[in-house]
Amino acid sequence: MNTESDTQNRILQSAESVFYQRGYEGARMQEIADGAGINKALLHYYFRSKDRLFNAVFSAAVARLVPPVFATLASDEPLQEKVRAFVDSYFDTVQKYPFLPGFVVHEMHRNPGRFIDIIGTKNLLALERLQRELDEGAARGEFRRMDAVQFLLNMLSLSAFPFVAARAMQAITGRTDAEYRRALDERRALVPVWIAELLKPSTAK
Amino acid sequence: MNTESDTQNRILQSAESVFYQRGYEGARMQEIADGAGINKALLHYYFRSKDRLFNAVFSAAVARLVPPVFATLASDEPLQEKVRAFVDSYFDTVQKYPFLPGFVVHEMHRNPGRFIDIIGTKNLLALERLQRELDEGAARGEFRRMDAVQFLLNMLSLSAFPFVAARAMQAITGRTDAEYRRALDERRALVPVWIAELLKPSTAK
DNA sequence: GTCTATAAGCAGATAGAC
DNA sequence: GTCTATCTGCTTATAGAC
Repeated sequence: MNTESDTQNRILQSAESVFYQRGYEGARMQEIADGAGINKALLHYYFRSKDRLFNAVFSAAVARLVPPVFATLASDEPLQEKVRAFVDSYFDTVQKYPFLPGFVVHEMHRNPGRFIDIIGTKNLLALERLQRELDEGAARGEFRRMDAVQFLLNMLSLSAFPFVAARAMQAITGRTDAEYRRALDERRALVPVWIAELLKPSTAK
Repeated sequence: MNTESDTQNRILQSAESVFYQRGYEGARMQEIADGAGINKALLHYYFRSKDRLFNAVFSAAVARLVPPVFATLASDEPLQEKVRAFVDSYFDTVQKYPFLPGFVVHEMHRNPGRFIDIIGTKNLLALERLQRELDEGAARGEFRRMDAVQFLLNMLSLSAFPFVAARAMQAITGRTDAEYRRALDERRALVPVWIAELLKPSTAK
C-alpha cells in the first residue's frame, strides 16, 4: 500500500523537522520546501494549506507519543514490568525525536480541543484498569495506596520533563551536551527503580 | 523608585500575558496593545521593537522561575526542609502563572544562548553544595547515593511537568479542569514525601 | 507533477499631527 | 505621551506555463 509518493513523504519529513523545532507560527513554508528539495508551490499542490500540512504533522506526532503509554499499560505483565517497558519505549522515541514532547506541549495550548479530538476517550479504560491494579496491590499490602492519575503523572514526569526542559536544565546545571545526554541515559534504568520505590508501602511514622 | 510609568506597566503586563500564551512568533503587537488599552504606535514608543519588548518579558520570566530554585537550595535547613520550601514556592508561582514554565521551555530552544546569558553560572555553586549534602547523607547511611543533577531533575520533574503538560494530561486522563487542578493541589504535599522516599537507602531486592 | 511569477493580506515599524 | 495614517517587507497562497 505504497500510495504515498516519494515527494509527499519528503515533504512530510521536512515539515516534521521544521514544525517540531519552530512550532506552527515559527515555521516557514519556504524552509519546509527547501528541506524537501522542492518549491513552495508544490507544497500547496500536495497539501492545500499550511494548516492542513500542520495538522498532518501534529496528528502523527500525537500518535507517536500517546499510544505507547497506553499500549504498555494494557499488557498483562506485572505493573513493574509495564513501567520498565513504558520507560524503555518512551526513551527510544524521545531520543529519536528530541523536539517531539516540547512540540506537542506547545501546540497543545494553542488549541487544546484539537488534541482531545485526536486521542479520543478510549484510553480512559486503561486508566481504570491501572487504578484497579494499584488498588489490588494496596489490598495485598504490596503497594501503598496511590491515585492512578498521580501514578501516571509521576511516571511521565520523571521520563518526559528532563527531555522537555533539556536546554534549560543543561544551562542550569552547567553540563555540556554530552554530559547531559549521559545523565539522561542513566535515567533509563533509574526511573523504573524510582517508580518502584514510590509504590512501596509507606514506612512512615 | 517608581520610575516606571503606569502605561509602561500596563504594557508589560499585557505583553506578559500574550507572550506567555502564544510565544514570540504567535504574539501580535496589536493584541498586546489592545490588552494594555493603547495602540501599536505607543508600544513602539515605549519599547523600540517587538524584540526588545519580548526580551523584557522573557528576562522577567526567567527571573521568576530560576532564582527560587537556588534560593531554597542555598538555605541552611536540612535537605528535606529545603525540598518542601522549594515545592511550595514553585507551586505558588506556577499556579499564579500557569503558562510560565511552558513559555520558558518553548522559548528556550528558539534561542538557547540567551538563557545562559541571563542566568549566568553562579548557580553552579549551589549545585556543588547540593552534591556535598547528598554525599554526606550517604556517608552517614541516611540517604542512598544520588547524583545532584538527577536529584534536581527528579524534584523539578515531579513539580513542573504536571503543569507544563497540563492540557495534555487532562485530555489523557479525562479529568475536568477542576478535577485536574485538585490533583495538582494534592501534589503540593505529596511531592516532598516522594522525594524523601527516593532518598531513602535502597532496601534493594 | 513541477516550475516561475505574482497576487493578496498581514504584521511590525515609522511619520507627523495634536 | 498619545493618537491616526501610512509604509515596507514578508508570508501564504494562486495563476498559469511547461
